[in-house]
Amino acid sequence: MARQKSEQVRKAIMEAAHRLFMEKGYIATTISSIARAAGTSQSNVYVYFASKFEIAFAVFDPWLRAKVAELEEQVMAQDTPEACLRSLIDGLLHGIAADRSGQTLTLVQALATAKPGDEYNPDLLIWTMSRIHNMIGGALPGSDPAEREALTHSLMLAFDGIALRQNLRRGEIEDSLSVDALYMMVRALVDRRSHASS
Amino acid sequence: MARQKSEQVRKAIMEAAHRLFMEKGYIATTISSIARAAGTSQSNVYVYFASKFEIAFAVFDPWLRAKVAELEEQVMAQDTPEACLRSLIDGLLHGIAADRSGQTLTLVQALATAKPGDEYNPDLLIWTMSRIHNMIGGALPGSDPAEREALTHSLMLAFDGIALRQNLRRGEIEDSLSVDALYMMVRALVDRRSHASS
DNA sequence: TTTTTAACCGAATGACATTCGCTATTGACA
DNA sequence: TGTCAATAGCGAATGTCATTCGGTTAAAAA
Repeated sequence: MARQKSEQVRKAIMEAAHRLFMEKGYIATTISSIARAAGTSQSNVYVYFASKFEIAFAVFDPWLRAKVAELEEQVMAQDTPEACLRSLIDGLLHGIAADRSGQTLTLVQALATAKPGDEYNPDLLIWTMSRIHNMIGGALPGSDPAEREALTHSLMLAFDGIALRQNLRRGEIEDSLSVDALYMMVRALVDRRSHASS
Repeated sequence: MARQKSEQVRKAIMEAAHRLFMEKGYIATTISSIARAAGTSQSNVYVYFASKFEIAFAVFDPWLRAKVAELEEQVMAQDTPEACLRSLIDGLLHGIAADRSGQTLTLVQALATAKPGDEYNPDLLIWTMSRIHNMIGGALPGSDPAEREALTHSLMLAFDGIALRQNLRRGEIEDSLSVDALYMMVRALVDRRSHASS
């Protein structure tokens, strides 16, 4: 019955936002600058997205899914369970949570400043956890499901921790130390299992 | 040579801020409301603190130190190494990182929205890590220093993760699962050590 | 064509943190 | 004990944002 939203404009807004968030972070990026970079007006941005928060989430979602898919390939390419685990932990924490392009940092800022109405779809979180659970299953076939669940939760916790530090404790703690420590503990847990069964 | 800042006013500002941050969080608390509750003017708040960020940090610092000191007593009161570790992990993660009064949440919000000039003194972080390191030493006398270091880092990482979730993933992930998983891994690491040495 | 809906725009609005210009107090010193 | 200089304290700006409003106009349906 009437004029339709242009896929081109939506894409331009998302691309402009993606670039600006990467360069300046979520907070320092203004709707005005996104609009300018996308070649439209400030108010028109609100025709496509309900809020700044929604833009951040729209940009982050496909980025994270692509990163996780990439990680999955990398993990599957390893031959030993140890190499799989190491690759999973490194890729998840160094590669994604601590990612240099600042996407994770942007999401942390967006979530930290979210207003009561700003809610996000938990699908992404659920999907990510199920992928990790799956990768752990692949790395440790025949392992106890409860143990896989525990490992998944520990990795998600570490993911959040590293993500937070990107922002808050810039350079104050060397992430590699924490990642190595976590890997050491995971190995201890896994080794214990194989000892017990042998 | 001139008028002095009143310790009473400083205290009133900090107490008002403490209460409001607890009730509404950092972002929803305005300087104006802090000033009103403290019985002074908005602009006078800036005579005592350089920024909103600085107020949050001034409130958080003594709160965290007290909490950690309390945790130390609790941990020391345990008899077995297992009980010490369990008490340390529970107290640190459930008691402090996920604390109900919202202090940690406030700090996360403050740090996430910090502007370039807003920097905080790393003393608090260093002090906290050294206390944890110490508690681990007490729980596992004779343990490898490198292992203690690794455990300290893992706990700090988990601390950050839980703190983030207070804000970002409200109720989406059950923290207890993550904490239990972490404890399980720590136990595996510790047990491995005692097996190897026996 | 005509009609009608919603994209699109420029100009508000409303919240805030932070700053400014001024007044009043008070601590040091004569 | 009086003088004065620094600064606590205050009310009123400023400037920056996200978000909304009112009007205009392109384009889908009729």
